[in-house]
Amino acid sequence: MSPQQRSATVAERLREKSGELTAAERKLMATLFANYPMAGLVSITEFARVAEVSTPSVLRLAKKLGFAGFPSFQEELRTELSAQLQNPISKHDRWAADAPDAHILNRFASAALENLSGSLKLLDHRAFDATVGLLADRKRRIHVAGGRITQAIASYLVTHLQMARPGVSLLPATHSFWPQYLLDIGKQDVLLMFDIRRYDARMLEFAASAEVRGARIVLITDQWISPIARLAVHTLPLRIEAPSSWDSNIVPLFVAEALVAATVNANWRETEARINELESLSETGRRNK
Amino acid sequence: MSPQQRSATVAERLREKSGELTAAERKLMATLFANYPMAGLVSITEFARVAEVSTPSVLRLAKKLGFAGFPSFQEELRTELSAQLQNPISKHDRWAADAPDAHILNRFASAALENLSGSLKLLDHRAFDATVGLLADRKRRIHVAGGRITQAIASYLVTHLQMARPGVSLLPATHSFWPQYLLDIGKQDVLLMFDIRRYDARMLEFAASAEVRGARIVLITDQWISPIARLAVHTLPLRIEAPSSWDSNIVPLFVAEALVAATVNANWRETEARINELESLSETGRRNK
DNA sequence: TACAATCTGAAATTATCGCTTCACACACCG
DNA sequence: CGGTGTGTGAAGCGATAATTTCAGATTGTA
Repeated sequence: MSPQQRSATVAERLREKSGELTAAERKLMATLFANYPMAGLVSITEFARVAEVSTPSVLRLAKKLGFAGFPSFQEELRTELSAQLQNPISKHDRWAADAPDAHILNRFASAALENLSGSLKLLDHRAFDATVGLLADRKRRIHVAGGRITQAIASYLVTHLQMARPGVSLLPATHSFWPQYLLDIGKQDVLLMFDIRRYDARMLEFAASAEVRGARIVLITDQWISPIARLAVHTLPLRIEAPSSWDSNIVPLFVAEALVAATVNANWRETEARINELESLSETGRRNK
Repeated sequence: MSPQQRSATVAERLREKSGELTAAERKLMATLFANYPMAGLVSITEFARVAEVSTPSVLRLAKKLGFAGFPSFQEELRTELSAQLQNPISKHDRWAADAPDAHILNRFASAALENLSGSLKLLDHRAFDATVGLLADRKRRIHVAGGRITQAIASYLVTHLQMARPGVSLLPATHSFWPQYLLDIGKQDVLLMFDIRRYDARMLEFAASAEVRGARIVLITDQWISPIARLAVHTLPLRIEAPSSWDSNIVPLFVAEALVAATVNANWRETEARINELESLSETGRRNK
């Protein structure tokens, strides 16, 4: 297909102008993309109501995109949809529109999908639930550890868990601090470790020391399973393959987020109070929103 | 509710009644089926004109099919189309074995999929490619910045980009270091920023300062689009909703990984050498441990 | 802090749509 | 040939949608 400048889709025009959109216009863009293009195929009044802006704002957006008015804008949406309905929709609609199937975004998306569904089949949801039970237990302190690559995921988990409950800390990246950190690990504490391929020998050593001190170890690892599993009370094996030089940590992040959400749910009363308190503390220095 | 409670599609109702349709109504039916259902999603006037009948005939047909009026008829067409356009993805085949559908893991998986496919529709793959072009350009230094939550994702990206190329650094989390960090940002440098909702005012300030110094800003944000978009040469909007108290950063991580993989591909020769060198250095380090 | 520029939505205005009415057309009968 | 029933669209009447106007709100700037 030849690159026709004039027949740019509404979606393309929107993306092109996305930098110069006002707040109300961005709301409209978000609303439209949330259900593209059906959301724009209602009356201007309805569209404005759904996006929670005024009708003039809709009109201004349509004009900014180069249309004579709202009807022209809608006509273009209808034409696009018509054209799209002619050819078999199937997967093109699903992934990045226009981009070739071989585009890295689509290849990565396929891999992520495979990893996610593969991991969910691989892991035992009872182990997950039991882990949540440990994380939600406020009598236990929580220590999170990650390797060179997974450190970022561990840090992300800690940031969120700290919002949900007290007594959460992250093992520093610097190995030389580990011995002194070990002193703070006591009986009944939980040590949640991320250890994926290229298993770090020092992580294993650390796990062994923590286990001796009575810590409960939970391991998040890959499908080949880190040797730390021998020491762990629960092991969550995941799939991490990616069309890249390195593994994908999307699923580990997924599990981290799910653990946080489940932990919050398990102990909503106390957590809610904590979150609200955090909110009010944050808003002290902030204005609106 | 309304008498037309049965869930028959407009097409089905039409075929059912096809025996008792008048001449004008058959013309309308033919017109609608010629481009179903788009032909019916225009104004009653236009629909009548295309079918070469009068507007009252359209109305009579709508009522004959059991609708209160033309708007109800059209609403039904829209609903059908919406349902048809829904991603076939939503019908995911049993995720975690045994676990109930309502289990947090499955709910999170659904949300992740929605976010992923939604983001890919929202994303402009040319903006992605252009960003890769910037990241792969070794004449430019790369600076990566993240907010309170996205800092971990930014850090993950930096860890990987540093393996792929020189001149990559992470903006420290501590705000007080930012002014001096700014000194290192020069013309042609790339500033890749993660800014998702609860947009950080200081991030915007920092972006503005960097832009003044001539940096090219690439923004990874959510579907509501951070105000930094005004300063950015490329903006990658993503969907981040999750069944949790906080947003999901799975898709931002996905994009980070895809950016790394694409950057590596874009410059394979040099990158390969660098990775090999890194490998040998790590081996040495391990033996000396 | 004041001023200018920009953004936003309430209200007023205009255009268009959806619907009703009704006269006419065309059958099929007695 | 009228009479009767059904189908059709022109014309017009609200009702709603689309657009314009304008004043207040917000934001950036000196």
